[in-house]
Amino acid sequence: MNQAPNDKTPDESNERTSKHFIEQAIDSDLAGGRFTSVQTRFPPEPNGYLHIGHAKSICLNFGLAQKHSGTCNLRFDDTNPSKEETEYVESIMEDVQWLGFQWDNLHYTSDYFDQLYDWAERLISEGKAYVCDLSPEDTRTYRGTVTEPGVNSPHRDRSPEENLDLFRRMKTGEFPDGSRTLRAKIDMAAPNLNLRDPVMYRIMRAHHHRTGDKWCIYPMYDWAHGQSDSIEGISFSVCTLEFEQHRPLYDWYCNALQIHHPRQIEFARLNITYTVLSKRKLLQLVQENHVTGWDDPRMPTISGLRRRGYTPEAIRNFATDVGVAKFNSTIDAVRLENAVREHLNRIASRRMVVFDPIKLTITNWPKGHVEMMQAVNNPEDETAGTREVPFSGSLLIGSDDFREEAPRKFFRLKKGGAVRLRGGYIVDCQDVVKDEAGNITEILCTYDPETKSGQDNSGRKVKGTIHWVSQAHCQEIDVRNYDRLFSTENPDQAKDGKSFLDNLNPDSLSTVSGFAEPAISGAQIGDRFQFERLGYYVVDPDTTAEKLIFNRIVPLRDSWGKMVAKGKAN
RNA sequence: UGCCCCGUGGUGUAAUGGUAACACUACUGAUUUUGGUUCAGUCAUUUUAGGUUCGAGUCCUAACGGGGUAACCA
Repeated sequence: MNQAPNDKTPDESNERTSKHFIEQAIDSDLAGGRFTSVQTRFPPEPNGYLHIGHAKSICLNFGLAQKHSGTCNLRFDDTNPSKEETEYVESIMEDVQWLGFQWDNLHYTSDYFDQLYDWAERLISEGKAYVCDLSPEDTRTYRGTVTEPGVNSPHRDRSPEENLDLFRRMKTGEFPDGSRTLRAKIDMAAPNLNLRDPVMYRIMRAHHHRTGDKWCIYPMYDWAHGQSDSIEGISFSVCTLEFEQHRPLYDWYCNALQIHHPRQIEFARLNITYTVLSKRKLLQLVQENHVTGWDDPRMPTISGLRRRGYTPEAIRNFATDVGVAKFNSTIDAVRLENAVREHLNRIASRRMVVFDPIKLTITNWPKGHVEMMQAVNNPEDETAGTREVPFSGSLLIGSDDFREEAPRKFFRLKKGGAVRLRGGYIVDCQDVVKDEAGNITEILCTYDPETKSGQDNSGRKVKGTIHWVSQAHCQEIDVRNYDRLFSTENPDQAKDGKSFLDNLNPDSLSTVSGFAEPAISGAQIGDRFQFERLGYYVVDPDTTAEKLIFNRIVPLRDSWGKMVAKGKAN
């Protein structure tokens, strides 16, 4: 398993000490000699964009191979040309690499169509498969129900010779779409419906994104997947829980063919509160324009998270953090947010940006004087260095940070109070200026020259520190504040007559102007910052030479906001 | 309704017959030139009932609860 050159390997410190059930199964198979090495694969169908749930599977499969010095392939499970497109193939490759993984081999199930066909003829010759003329509806009826056994197809006992002839003619296009199938001859009375003579091939004239019009018969998932695993020498075929009852069929095909027999192991797929992780629903959100596209920063897709500003490392940490088990669980959305906060706190450079500004004038500041302050880029990382921030007599602060009258627990600026301007001086508020309507238009302060940041020997202590920008030096930016796409914990849980779309959060996006310190200029698309005391933000690709556009990745934890919300801020 | 899988704090994940642990959340408190970060503390008789055993979260049986499954989708 190789590493993509553009990214680091998953953080070793994040590794769990105990082994989950798949690692335990691998250990025992290795010890017992069933396998001698670990080969895995990530097998997406190219019919949609990858999402955070796939990220869990990617981290699992590549991680398992990595841990055991094995290999992990990327294989596109492209057996249904009616749904699959090259656009999806490309996005999937990009997303896997962006997450920090590089596959050992790139394969397509369609590469194995010839081999699959040959194997099918072999099963026919051995009397283990037959051509069935039942219509799709009749096939369903004959299968029986969950409580009653099925009925044998009237074509079940055709001779191998006749089946071979029919199957070859299916291949050459002699029969119309849907008129015949090739089925495995197993047991129409099996309690597991997957074993009631499952369809192996259907006739379908559709243009395939790779094989073009070469084929008019296409293999079904069960017939293609395990055989592809086998061809690639996969040892552990890891998949999600809904394939559990397919395992007997997976095993049946490998046994019937007497080929290399991988072990299929199922785990629970990822669910997260306040989001949907179904390809169908994500597609619907895109097609019906509830979002701007697959990479809308509110989408749980890899491309959406990337544009939102999430880092590959944060996603990987999240994926290992949630664990692997067979229990159907739902992870709190806050854990994903915590993962990105944790990483960005370590790596994001700090900047000061003011929203909803109010003017603060320092009355005792020398007129026209500008002083360059040295501000620390990242208190968590000394190597991040410092930057210069201009301080002047005309500043802007957030109106949230000022109150004419305020409760005791309000640590910010109030009339008659003092506050530290981060990286600058302590200021005392003397007065406010109001317009005719009584709105505060300007805050009048004096600064204390003895309290310069970094060289304050005054001994003065103030409870609060707020951020600011110099009015004459700041730069206006656009900021897109994203919130959760859905307003309910489980969007799928909709009242009768309603759908998950009714649970969309109408306030998931709001755009505001911000006033940033000059050091923000030159920020490149994809650069991430912490706007001090507010949150983490990333430069969006919509940015132009004239204006920087930022996406809010995630806000900082806000214990003051929490107190206010609970009415404890007195 | 048949079959299969799964039930451990608010949410997840451990404990592999021998003291229920860790993370996140929540709540306390400390530190702090970000109400961020960091640090400390508090929060469970393992769904229920039987059984096996010196001893059961773990093994057996049943009930209850949750999920999957009846496509010529994957």
